[in-house]
Amino acid sequence: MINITFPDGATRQYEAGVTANQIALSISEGLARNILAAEVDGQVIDVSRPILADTTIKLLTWNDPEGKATFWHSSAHLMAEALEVLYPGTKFGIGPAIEMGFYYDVDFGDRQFSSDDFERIENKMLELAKTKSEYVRKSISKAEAVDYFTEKGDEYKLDLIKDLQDGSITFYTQGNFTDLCRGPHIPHTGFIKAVKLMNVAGAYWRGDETRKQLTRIYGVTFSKQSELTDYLQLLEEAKRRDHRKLGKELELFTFSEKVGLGLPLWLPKGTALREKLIHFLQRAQVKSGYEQVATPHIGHKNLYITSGHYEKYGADSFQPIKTPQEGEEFFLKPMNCPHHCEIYKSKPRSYKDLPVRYAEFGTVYRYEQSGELHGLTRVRGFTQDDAHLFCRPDQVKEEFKKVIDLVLYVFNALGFEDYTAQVSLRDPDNKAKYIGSDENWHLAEMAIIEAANEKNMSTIVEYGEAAFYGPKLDFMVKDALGRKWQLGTIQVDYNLPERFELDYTGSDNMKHRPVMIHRAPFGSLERFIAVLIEHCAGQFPLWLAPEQFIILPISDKYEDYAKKVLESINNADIRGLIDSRDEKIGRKIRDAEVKKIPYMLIIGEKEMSEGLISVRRHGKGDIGSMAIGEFKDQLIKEITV
RNA sequence: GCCGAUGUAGCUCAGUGGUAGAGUACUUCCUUGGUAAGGAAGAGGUCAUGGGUUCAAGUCCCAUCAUUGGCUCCA
Repeated sequence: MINITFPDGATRQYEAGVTANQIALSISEGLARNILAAEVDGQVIDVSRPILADTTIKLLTWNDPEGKATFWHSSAHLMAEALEVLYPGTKFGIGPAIEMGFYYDVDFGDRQFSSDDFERIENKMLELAKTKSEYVRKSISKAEAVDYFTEKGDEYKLDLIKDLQDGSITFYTQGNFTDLCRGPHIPHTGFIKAVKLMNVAGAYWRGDETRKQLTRIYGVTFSKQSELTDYLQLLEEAKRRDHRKLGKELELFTFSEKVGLGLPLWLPKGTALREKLIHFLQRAQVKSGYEQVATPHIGHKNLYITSGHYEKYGADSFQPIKTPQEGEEFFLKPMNCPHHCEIYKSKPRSYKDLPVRYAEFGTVYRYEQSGELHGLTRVRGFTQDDAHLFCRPDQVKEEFKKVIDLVLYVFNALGFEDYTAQVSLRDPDNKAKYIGSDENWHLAEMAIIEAANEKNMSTIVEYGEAAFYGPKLDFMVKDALGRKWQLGTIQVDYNLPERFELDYTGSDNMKHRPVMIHRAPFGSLERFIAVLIEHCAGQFPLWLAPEQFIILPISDKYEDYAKKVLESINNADIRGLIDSRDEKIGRKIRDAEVKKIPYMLIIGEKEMSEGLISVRRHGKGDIGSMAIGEFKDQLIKEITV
């Protein structure tokens, strides 16, 4: 008998060789029907694998991420089987599960393939799923594996086998399809009840652009048709919220081929939104002891040679601008920190002066590859809400905490309530690739971890994810649809102070090197606004709405009263307008609703004679009539919340 | 940069090798109205660009450009 321990700490006894499936059955029939895989001692295995010794077990179902991954990985095999039936001679690369579904990289040879073929494949997959073919695992020697795929003529699988150790190789077979695979898999194909192939894309074999490009087919599967329907609805909703679509509809920004790729043009309403965000953050920063600085859009080549950016990212910058006489080279600035370092150097610094905090909404330009550009989230010119903090090593933790406060304040104010923070540390096994002393790294890493802990943040720690110049803390927010976005970042930097030979005079009257902290709560305004648009579906909180209210007169007879109302409400923080068009009130309301203007003020005979306004809230409808002053107080209250 | 898809009116999109279309927005006129689209008329086009096939190309072929889904990269 062996002891099996469950996640809740309970222990049960089973005969050695028991399978996860049998264990599930011993708990309940329902569980046995739904179990997809099992995690045994931290390793995910097939439910049919015998368990020989005492161990901990977690039975995985659709509700576990690992269960989903197993389900989708098995679905990739099912798709491969369907492809082999429909397109004989197809060669297979890799077919993993991904965050939402799976893909398989395949080589169709000379065959043309497009999304028109999806339906055939989906139908074939469902047909094969109905056979409830078991996924059968088989250990196999390297020689046998090589023979199998040599005969099949699949050079990709042979390439994969080359790197595998003899003795560790397994095949999985379902129906007539056998694949090299380490597993695990779901019990049989019958679990797969709903299939949707999503898109097709090119992908280099092993991500290497010198190798052959394969066809990558993305798909997603579910065990219930209704789950697929829900998922497709979510995608529809995401499409509806797409910032590129809303940006056009709400007249926030546009792009022009003539101006250039990836260079957003901010329209008046989008600019209003930008300005409000900038002022909001500036106010918060002034409170936190930041000073605003301003630097030019270009910098001398030598600046970037000093900073090291030229060597590392010169090719990803726009090519240099030359002065006509001297032929000196300038780069459009790809970041603000070198400029800020020079500001730090503009005068001698004492330890008493630190920390120094320089903030700038600096517009930077980076040459992103054309295929990379995407709406506002990937552009070639964008504005960072950048700041650089120069502090003593003993101040790093305290400064870090203050920055965390600022970032969280910003997220909360903008309605991003669900966030996680990733602490990115050095790869402990490869310290050589990082710059800076062990002592400083240790200090900085501990400072970040302690700062995050003291702020009670839920953090994930990733080793080897640090920048070469220092550890960092990245903030990921979840938007209203549950999608994750990386926004703010805080980074500790030992490299630039070194390269720019920054120093300060300590209490010991000796020169010391300051530590630099880079931070950007928004990341970039462009990207942040894109995420914000999608998060709130274009319905901005009142204080950010480009147009906060609109007055809708019943007819032109009330135009004068409308103007009076507008004048008495408008001030520095609240701006509205009048819809004076010769349209009926229903039409004016509809148009204002479509434009997502938060408040509509309807005025006609009744309101004018009583000196009131009828108020309508976007998405809610009529909320009754009130005095102008009362409405104004309500707006101010809503804005300051 | 590479692979796939797409490109028709300001916007959203129909269009079968044979005279360029709709809805909406826009302009003018009528209408003066009560909580999500009042009526009429008008104007608006190098069918992305350049080649080719054809008696004839928005439609078929090739190239280029842009958009888009991916790949690669991301200070």
